[in-house]
Amino acid sequence: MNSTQGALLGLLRRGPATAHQLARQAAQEIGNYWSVTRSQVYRELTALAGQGLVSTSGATGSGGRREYALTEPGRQAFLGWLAAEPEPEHLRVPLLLRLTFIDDLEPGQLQRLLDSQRAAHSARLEEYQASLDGWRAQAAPERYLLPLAYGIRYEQAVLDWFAELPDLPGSAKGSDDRT
Amino acid sequence: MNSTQGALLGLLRRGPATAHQLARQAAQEIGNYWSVTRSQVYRELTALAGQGLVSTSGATGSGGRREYALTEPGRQAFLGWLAAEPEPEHLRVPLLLRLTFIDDLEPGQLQRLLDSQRAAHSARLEEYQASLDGWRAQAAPERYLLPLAYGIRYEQAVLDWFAELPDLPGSAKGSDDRT
DNA sequence: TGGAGCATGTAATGAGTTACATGATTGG
DNA sequence: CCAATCATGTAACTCATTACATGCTCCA
Repeated sequence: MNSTQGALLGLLRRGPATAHQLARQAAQEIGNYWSVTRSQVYRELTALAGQGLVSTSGATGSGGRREYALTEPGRQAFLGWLAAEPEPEHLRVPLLLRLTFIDDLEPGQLQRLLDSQRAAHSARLEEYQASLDGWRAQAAPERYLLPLAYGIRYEQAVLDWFAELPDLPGSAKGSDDRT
Repeated sequence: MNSTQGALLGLLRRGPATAHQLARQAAQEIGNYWSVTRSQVYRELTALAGQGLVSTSGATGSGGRREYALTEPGRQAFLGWLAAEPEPEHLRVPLLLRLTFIDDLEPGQLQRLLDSQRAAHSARLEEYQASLDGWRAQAAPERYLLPLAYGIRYEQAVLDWFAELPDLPGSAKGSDDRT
């Protein structure tokens, strides 16, 4: 069982749901560290149903929406997955890939690249921070905020990295290109 | 053109190479933030050759290895890709996915999970740090060390997150489970 | 010479994304 | 009632990983 399936089973512990609902929940609640598309949800639910880990009810025919529920074997499979050693984490950072070839970038291009990415990280940090404040305001237990705290640390670390960039060709300090 | 293709073109700027060599280089030099498997390299090189962005030489028949070289259109495509807006970065953190369901974890399981992941991050940080020191010792320009510095910040941030974990069921401070 | 290890390539499978088609709902 | 929007599902495609098959090299 893959982690996406595990996540779906986990979400189903709260009660039956349709594929669409699960996709939305996943996007909202775990989307920041585990992206799942709607199509994947359909596929994985079908697979899970084939293994008897979820049961399906509802009309298939016309616009009938199917509702899925966790079965007892599904519950056990979920707990097994949860306790299993997690696969290694997966990072892909296009910015760093570009910087690998930094000498092939024009100073202006490099500058734009860095600026846009910094802005993106900055925005995400604020968003996370607001979200955290919101949860704290309603006295959510700290153990539910761990992923959010992780994200905040990450974004802060990246912003620190930006702040400490060495002098690069085209940077504001060095030769800014007023021809 | 996707980023893996871009990366391959970038590597080919240093001179012709075989698929195998490119795969090894990629694993070593960009593997930490852009994973590429050997099979992918074959596929993407075939695609690039089909577009005329790389040229191929060498026997196809018996154990003949093919060598690929960057063409002039390939060089231009590479520069175009390099300056294009990078796609959003992609993170997948199985640990956080597990923690989403923290209430379903036994205290002992939670503890093991956290310990193993912390150890993994700690090891990676040391590895990166050693690598950075190595490069600094041979006076590598700082601009070539940016990805490494990024990785170090990331690992440090994660370790900080571990260090600041709230009291969790089963943690050493709280009720350690001597039945 | 034969087997250990590395190099080279393809095939098969799995995972992820995008595009398409259609049906329900609802507000003007 | 008609247009806009959201819901539902599938299909097609791209990307990623794993498994397989074979060949070369070198040295014991």
